[in-house]
Amino acid sequence: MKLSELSEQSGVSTATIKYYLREGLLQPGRRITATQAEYGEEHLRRLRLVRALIQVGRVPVSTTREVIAALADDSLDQHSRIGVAVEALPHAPLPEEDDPATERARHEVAKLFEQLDWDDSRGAGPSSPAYGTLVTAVAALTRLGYPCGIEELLPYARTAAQLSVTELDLVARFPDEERVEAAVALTVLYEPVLLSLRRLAETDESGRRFMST
Amino acid sequence: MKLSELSEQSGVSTATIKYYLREGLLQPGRRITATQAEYGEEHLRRLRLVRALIQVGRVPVSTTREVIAALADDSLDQHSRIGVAVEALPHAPLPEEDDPATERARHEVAKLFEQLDWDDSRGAGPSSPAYGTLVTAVAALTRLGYPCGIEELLPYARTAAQLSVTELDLVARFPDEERVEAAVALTVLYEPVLLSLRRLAETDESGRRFMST
DNA sequence: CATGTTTAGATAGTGCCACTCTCCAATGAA
DNA sequence: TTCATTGGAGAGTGGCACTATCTAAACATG
Repeated sequence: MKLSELSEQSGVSTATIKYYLREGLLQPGRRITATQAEYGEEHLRRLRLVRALIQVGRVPVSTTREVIAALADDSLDQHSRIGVAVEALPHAPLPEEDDPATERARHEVAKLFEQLDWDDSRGAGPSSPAYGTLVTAVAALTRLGYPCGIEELLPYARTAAQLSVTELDLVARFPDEERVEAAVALTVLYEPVLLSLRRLAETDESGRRFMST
Repeated sequence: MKLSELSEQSGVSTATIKYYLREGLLQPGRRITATQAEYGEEHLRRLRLVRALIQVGRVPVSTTREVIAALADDSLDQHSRIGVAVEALPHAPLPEEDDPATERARHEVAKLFEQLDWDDSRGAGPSSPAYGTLVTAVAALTRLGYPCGIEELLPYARTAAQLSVTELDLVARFPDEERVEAAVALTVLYEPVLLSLRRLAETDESGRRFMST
């Protein structure tokens, strides 16, 4: 496959593919001559993954490079590669320190994690960037006077735990060498699925309750 | 409160507050003299909401303006104001047409909605931007060969429906005039909560299954 | 084989966005 | 009186994801 054919197959412009090559998101093709290179199915697949992460998952290009690198890092075991890939994903800004709302948020989140038995031993603890995002969001809600103590958070956490079991069952169906990519793709691409279903469910429920007809 | 005091109270720089004023995200303060204006608690509250939407919820400035406008639009009923506000929120690009993966995705999503009894009559149908986001994400997963037919989507949809009931119970606790803001704030700010809990749950579950120690 | 088109790769430029800087005249504080 | 501060307006900045232009080599066609 020539670059222009790769472009046709994927629907991504040649200019953008060249950009991804430059940024290291795609391995260079096998050079045939000084002005031609050969790309294969694995390039097409990688390109589709990259596109999906960037456009659907809103993952920044530089982050995508890190995620892609973690996929192939043989020095890590499966769990660590998944961890590295997922930790690289975008997160909200870190919580503002020296702020009473942040203090309260930290406290509630800590209680939550104790109850769930989540901690850094498996990577799901305060050292994870997702933990910071959670504290930031809870602090923002607190500051605005909306309830989000442990009673409100627990149902969300239990829901998240359920989803994660379902998703990892799905990941486990794949052979070893495809698992890390599957974990990343499902983590990132099920996010918009979950969020849009939630918004649609809320719209429906809000209609049932508050629609005036 | 002077602008500089509003800045101190909120932790937002005066330059940024001025920018938000110019962009219509904040009402101008009451002019005291030619060079001074007085801001009140409601400005502080609004500023905190705007900041949370932009920084924590990643809502673009122009969208935030629309959302803010919908909050105060007396010509709409509660459900419609919530609808306008939520529809303005950011979404993935619309699905690529003339594409087999998109076709399949549309079909699966249509079946799902039939089974859930969701449609445009309450706003949760194909005309909603969230519907397009869902189709785009399902198409991307399909293209990569990951399963996301109705069996996979249904549990997510049921989960989303449960969450929406919980959230609207929470919204219903607020008095009428605060409900639309509550709905918007909870919709947007619980998103990072849900996503970070999901990522943490996945990390934990992945550790339980794949960690090599 | 002559000639016009296409190719891969490098460099520079574009458009958007969320601020941020600089300037100003009017003002308040010492 | 003197001088730092204020609110407002406009231009400028930095980051990001492309996108357009250029060039030398090489393929395609008559």
